[in-house]
Amino acid sequence: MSCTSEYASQLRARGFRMTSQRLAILHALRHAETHLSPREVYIQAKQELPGLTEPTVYRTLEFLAENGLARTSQTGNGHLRYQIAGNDHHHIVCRICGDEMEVDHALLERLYHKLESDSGYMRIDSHMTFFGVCPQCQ
Amino acid sequence: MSCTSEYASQLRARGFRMTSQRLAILHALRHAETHLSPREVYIQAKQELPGLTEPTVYRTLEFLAENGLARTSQTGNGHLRYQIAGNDHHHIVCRICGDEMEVDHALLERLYHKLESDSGYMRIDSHMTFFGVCPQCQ
DNA sequence: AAGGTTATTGCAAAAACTTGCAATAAGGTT
DNA sequence: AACCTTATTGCAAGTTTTTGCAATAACCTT
Ligand SMILES: [Mn+2]
Ligand SMILES: [Mn+2]
Ligand SMILES: [Zn+2]
Ligand SMILES: [Zn+2]
Repeated sequence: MSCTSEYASQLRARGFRMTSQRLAILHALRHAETHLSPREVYIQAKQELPGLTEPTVYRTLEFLAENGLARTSQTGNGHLRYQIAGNDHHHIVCRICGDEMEVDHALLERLYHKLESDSGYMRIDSHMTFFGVCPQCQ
Repeated sequence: MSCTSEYASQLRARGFRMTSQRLAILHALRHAETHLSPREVYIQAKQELPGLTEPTVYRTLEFLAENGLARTSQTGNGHLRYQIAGNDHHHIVCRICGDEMEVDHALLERLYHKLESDSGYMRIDSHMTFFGVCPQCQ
């Protein structure tokens, strides 16, 4: 839709191609305001592109994450979920009831700088999920 | 081995039971100095207890993590790995070469306090994995 | 607009992980 | 030491995720 050609040229510049599958999956991610599981992405995107298969969804999501168009997040049980890339943020999730809350990146800014200078690692991924116990469940 | 009875009573106190399967799996985790995948745990523990099955390994690892005897960590592709519970620490992993480095919890102490007071969440899990680009790969 | 290169997909099969349920055995009670 | 309760396991079957490879189609070049 909107940023379609933006995405396309971004990929082409790196020697990749824009495909109907990638577009359909990007649409699904853009329309969701939350994180989606690969299965949910598949269901959504298949409506736009009926021939779409699940292996392609898995591979595409991984590809989009590697290339900065999507971000991954971890659920408690270790399953990946995906979200369109946008402003930096993090999550804190209740390990009892699953309640989720967004955490602004500003809160981690200082830590990230310290991490970078201490470890020498750079470009640390800014989409973390912390697990704790929410106020209700305490 | 060493802390066997310690583990046993810890579980019994909560209405759970110590079993040969749980012991074999705890041994496997104790002897490993790194994180293990469920498959690796299965291979190791099966040597000590040949009848062990994979579903039991998955269920047991989840059980041990829930009860504080083991900790989980996420690999880049979202798969869970397990480690015996011990001193608090974190990891930073290179998303290019996979190189890994331990991060002391002291570095995150301040953040954790801020997170707790800002969000109201408590008992935030202290075993995070950050992804970045290591000095070599930059 | 046609042709060529090769990144990407679909298909089929494999591997990893999960679940339901009957059989087993831990560990408390008599 | 025998008995009971029920947490835990193994088995078999399901579901999810990954992989190899031949067919397809994006897009660069002519
Ligand atoms: Mn997010
Ligand atoms: Mn660790
Ligand atoms: Zn909660
Ligand atoms: Zn590296």
